Amino acid sequence: MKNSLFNNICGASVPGVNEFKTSNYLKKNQPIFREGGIPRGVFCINKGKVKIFTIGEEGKEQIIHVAKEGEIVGFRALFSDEPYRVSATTLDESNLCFVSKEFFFNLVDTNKALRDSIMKELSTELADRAVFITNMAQKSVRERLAFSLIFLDDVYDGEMINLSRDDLANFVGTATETLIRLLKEFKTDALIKTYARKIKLLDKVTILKISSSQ
Amino acid sequence: MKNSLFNNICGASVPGVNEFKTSNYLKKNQPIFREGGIPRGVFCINKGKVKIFTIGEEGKEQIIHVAKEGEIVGFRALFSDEPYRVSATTLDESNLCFVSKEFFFNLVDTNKALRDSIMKELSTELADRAVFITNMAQKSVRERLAFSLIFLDDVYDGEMINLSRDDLANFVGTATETLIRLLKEFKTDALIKTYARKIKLLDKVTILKISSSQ
DNA sequence: CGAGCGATTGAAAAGACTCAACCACCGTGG
DNA sequence: CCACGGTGGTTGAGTCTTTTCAATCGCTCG
Repeated sequence: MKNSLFNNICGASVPGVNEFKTSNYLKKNQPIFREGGIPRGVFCINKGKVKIFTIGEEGKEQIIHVAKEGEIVGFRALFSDEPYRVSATTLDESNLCFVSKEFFFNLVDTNKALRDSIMKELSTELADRAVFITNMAQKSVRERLAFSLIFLDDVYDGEMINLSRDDLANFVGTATETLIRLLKEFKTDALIKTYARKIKLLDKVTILKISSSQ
Repeated sequence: MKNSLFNNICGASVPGVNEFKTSNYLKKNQPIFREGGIPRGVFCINKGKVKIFTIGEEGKEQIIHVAKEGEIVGFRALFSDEPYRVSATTLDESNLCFVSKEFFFNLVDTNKALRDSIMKELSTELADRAVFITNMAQKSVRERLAFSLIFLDDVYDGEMINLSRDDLANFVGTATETLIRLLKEFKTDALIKTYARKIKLLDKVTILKISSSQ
């Protein structure tokens, strides 16, 4: 886990953390927090993947991010001192630990390095989201799918991408049917191979090319 | 100027700020910073509007935000310690002041209240962008236009919205022609009235309704 | 073994985009 | 003073992508 944020908050070396953190096992598709809920602390992902999403006006999910082992989720809402504006749900069996707001803020106030990491993290994500917005606005669904596959391949690291078609469509920002049709095209073009819902990338170079407009 | 960030950085009460800040007058459509450039400080907007945008693969601008008097721009890149990943350009004649990186960081390190405001600001914007992404992914252009008009009406406060059609299209995330056609529809529906490029909202209630699907 | 959900396919309709042309305004220079 | 060129705004028509709705398939789980 190279993520310094994680180590600075949940790592064994953080003084006192063991008395304060609680460990939770969660099954697949369990909510971690919900839009509108009151934040009481942060969650560190020890194992499993977590989707971060908003619910659009029509009730459709838009997945903003897929977080993996070593990431911290839910700290943004603590700073803005408002109810959650996004929701988080496990995608697999997961193991999270919870660190209370009080303990977290105490860390932040006393540890400049942690503060700097957090500022950096927030700023970087802000720029990432600017790119995300641009992709949504300007790229075709086909291009966005390619982009998403590259992103998810990284999140799933060695393993195959393992999301429901609905979740994948909600990440790409399209209808499930459209997603399936495009996956089929990618399959016939030998860019990917599917094993039930799992997806393996065969030709990352071409996929990357597609993701950057043609 | 109610924005505490601005007052804590550029306000007359900040000790030493007058020796460090430099004031700049900028004409319409002048670049403030550019994607890829190296950040050397932050800019406080005293007067005028500023667009923050990225350039997509095809060279098309996507406007992410329109900042107004009292806002600070360009501080995110300082924290992430990377080149700018967005660009900023004036939309009107503007008056900005520049505060150097060194002075800014000194303020941040010594002023907890400022730090808290910045964290809050970053976190809030992050959530705003999640909503922006969702809007892009799920709303029709018509709905996004309505949403954008409401947003811009607030930015332009008492005045009428005053953007080129291209800029407006790049904010909504559509082609200029589509934007113009929809504006026309809004005009025939008596939702807005235009005076050359300026736009006045006549029926905010209905526009708001359109912006939230339907 | 049947229910039910997720995945897939088909066909039609709608929304947006592209391209091309045209208009209107404005400042410039002959 | 007026023709000229340029830029930004507007309109039209055709095309293509994407969505929607409906139906079917196939598998898993009780």
